[in-house]
Amino acid sequence: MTISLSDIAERAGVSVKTVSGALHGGSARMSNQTRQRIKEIAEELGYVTNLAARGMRQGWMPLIGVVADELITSPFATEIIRGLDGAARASDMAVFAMTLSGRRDLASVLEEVRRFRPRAIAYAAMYHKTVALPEEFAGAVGVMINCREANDRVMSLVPDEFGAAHEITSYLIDSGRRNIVFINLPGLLAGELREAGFRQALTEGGIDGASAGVLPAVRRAVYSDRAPSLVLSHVAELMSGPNRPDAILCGNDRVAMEVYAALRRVGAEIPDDVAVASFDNQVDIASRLDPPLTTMALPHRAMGRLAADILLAADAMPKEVRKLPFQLVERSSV
Amino acid sequence: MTISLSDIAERAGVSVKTVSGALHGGSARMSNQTRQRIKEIAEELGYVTNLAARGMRQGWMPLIGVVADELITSPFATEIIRGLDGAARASDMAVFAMTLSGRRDLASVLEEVRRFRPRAIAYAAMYHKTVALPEEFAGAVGVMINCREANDRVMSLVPDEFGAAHEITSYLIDSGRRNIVFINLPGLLAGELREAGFRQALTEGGIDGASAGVLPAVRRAVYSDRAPSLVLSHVAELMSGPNRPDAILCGNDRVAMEVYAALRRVGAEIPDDVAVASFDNQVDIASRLDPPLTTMALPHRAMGRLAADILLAADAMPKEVRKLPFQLVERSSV
DNA sequence: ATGCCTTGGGTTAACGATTACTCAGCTAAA
DNA sequence: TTTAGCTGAGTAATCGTTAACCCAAGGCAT
Repeated sequence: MTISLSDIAERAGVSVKTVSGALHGGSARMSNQTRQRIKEIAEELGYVTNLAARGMRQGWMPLIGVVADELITSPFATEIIRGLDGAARASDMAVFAMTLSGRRDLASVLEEVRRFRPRAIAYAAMYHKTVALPEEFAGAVGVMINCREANDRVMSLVPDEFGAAHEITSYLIDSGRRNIVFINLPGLLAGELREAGFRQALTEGGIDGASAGVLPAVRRAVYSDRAPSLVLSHVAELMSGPNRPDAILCGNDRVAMEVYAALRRVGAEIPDDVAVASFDNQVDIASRLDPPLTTMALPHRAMGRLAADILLAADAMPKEVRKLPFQLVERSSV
Repeated sequence: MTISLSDIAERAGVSVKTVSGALHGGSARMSNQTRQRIKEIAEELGYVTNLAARGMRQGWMPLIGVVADELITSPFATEIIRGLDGAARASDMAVFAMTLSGRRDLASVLEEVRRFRPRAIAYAAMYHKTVALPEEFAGAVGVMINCREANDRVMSLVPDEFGAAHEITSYLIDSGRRNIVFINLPGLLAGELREAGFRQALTEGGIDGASAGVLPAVRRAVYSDRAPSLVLSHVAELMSGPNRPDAILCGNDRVAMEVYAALRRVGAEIPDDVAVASFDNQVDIASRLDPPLTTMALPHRAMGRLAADILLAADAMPKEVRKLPFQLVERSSV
């Protein structure tokens, strides 16, 4: 048996509306004495608000629905959720995630989320990509996180890949490196944008872009953990060639992990012979490599936080694409 | 404007109850023709069930609430959630997680979850531990995941640490290793239980337990990523001593990662000189180390799945402690 | 003294889905 | 032929909360 407002009202000898006003309506007119007494009775009885009832009345539940495009396995996903959650909590909202996995298509997942009548819905991608939301769903989704809506029908929050690559490359140049190789993730939007940032930083640093290489980390078009890795052979070839690099920029920390192993095999020291830098700042990897890895941390948390702020802001939704900066985490691999 | 049953009823020229029966009540008496027509109209109008309304009527929402005891950062947490989610979905339930972080105490988080009127609530711990649930909450929580309720007032699902340590140790022995060192995580329940399993396997394998060592991975009593690591010095000492180990069992994959680095420094080959095995099977680490790491995978997914099954089973809740087996993942470090 | 504003609180009607109850019409058993 | 039983569907109550109104009493300025 759960306690309802009417139980409290009966006990306090007032009407239900008075109880409702005392407990939830911040500015409802009533004496402080009455309010206090009602609060005490509620506490005593162990009253817990019934959000289903309130939600029915208001037409929405205090929820932000998140449709995630793939399995929520990566620590990045949880960072996005945590960012959302922190900001949502300030408005007394909860975050509620659903995954778009396997055979479940967008339409059905979106419906599943909408059944709960969330106040707003975000779409989150596990890696930075372009997503074409079917016309009929564009209106339901308030903000895209870590992805860009193909037709710019929805506000999008994405990491500033170009800026991050530019920054880390400039950092390598500033540390005295001149012969930098970028082992990039092929087939990804992030990779494309980073490559442009990488090249521009080289140009600005007075380094001939043509002498610097960009190599794919894996064989398959779209990066996957299961695709056969090319890292070992790339590194072996580079280090035995006439033009040994003095820095390797990696597509992510996992690639860096392989680069470490490959450099070790050829007897190269990090960072003395070759500096290594990367993207991601994946907790369990970057700080534990030997030496610890200098890497650009993705703004997952910030994207989540900003998404919640945007969704809960009363004003009309903007539709722009907002690029959020990475953060350089300096360790000792450079 | 959202569509309700009455909108459909009006369009179809029937009563609301008929629509309700047609769409949701599987066995409600009505002609297939009527049912079909109503379904078509619902589809056409884009009807989405209002779970807040249904929830109010039924007294509960189709939700399993999860109270997680720490930040949901680790991939393990997501595995538990995925296990829960998969099993819950079969009953048309959704999973809804809340984190017990920082200043938020159990009482307030539990209340926050209960406001949504979930059908059942689980308590999940990030690492295997004993949790004393205050008397007044023991009734609200249906099952403990990855932790054991101190007074056995709640059904608990935990990994079989003893069994796992026993299995991996026996596996090392079977592979011909005789001088095995266990670099364990100090101050943890899991560590204690594993140590017992380790010792028993040694005894059963005819190895004098006293000759085998158990060393702490870090200096602090309770394991933390930020505690100063002792791994490097342990390994250096072991490998330069008179009684070099031929196998090192690690408290987790991150410790194994450090052991790899330490063994590399002293020039020892894995697995030829020293076999390395571990616990966790952390995706990004275990398979990417060089050589790939043989490790015992924790049954997170299985615990989540079983938890959902238990919570949704109609029968009275059992109160036992159920130990779930790890899975040995053979790679090439042994 | 009279009308107006403020204070404190009650009444009542939703919100959307479910369900117990009712009823008409038809079939089939007695 | 009667009646019990079944089918198909309607009526209305209910869940807990909130919000739009309403009302009464007292204070205060005119």
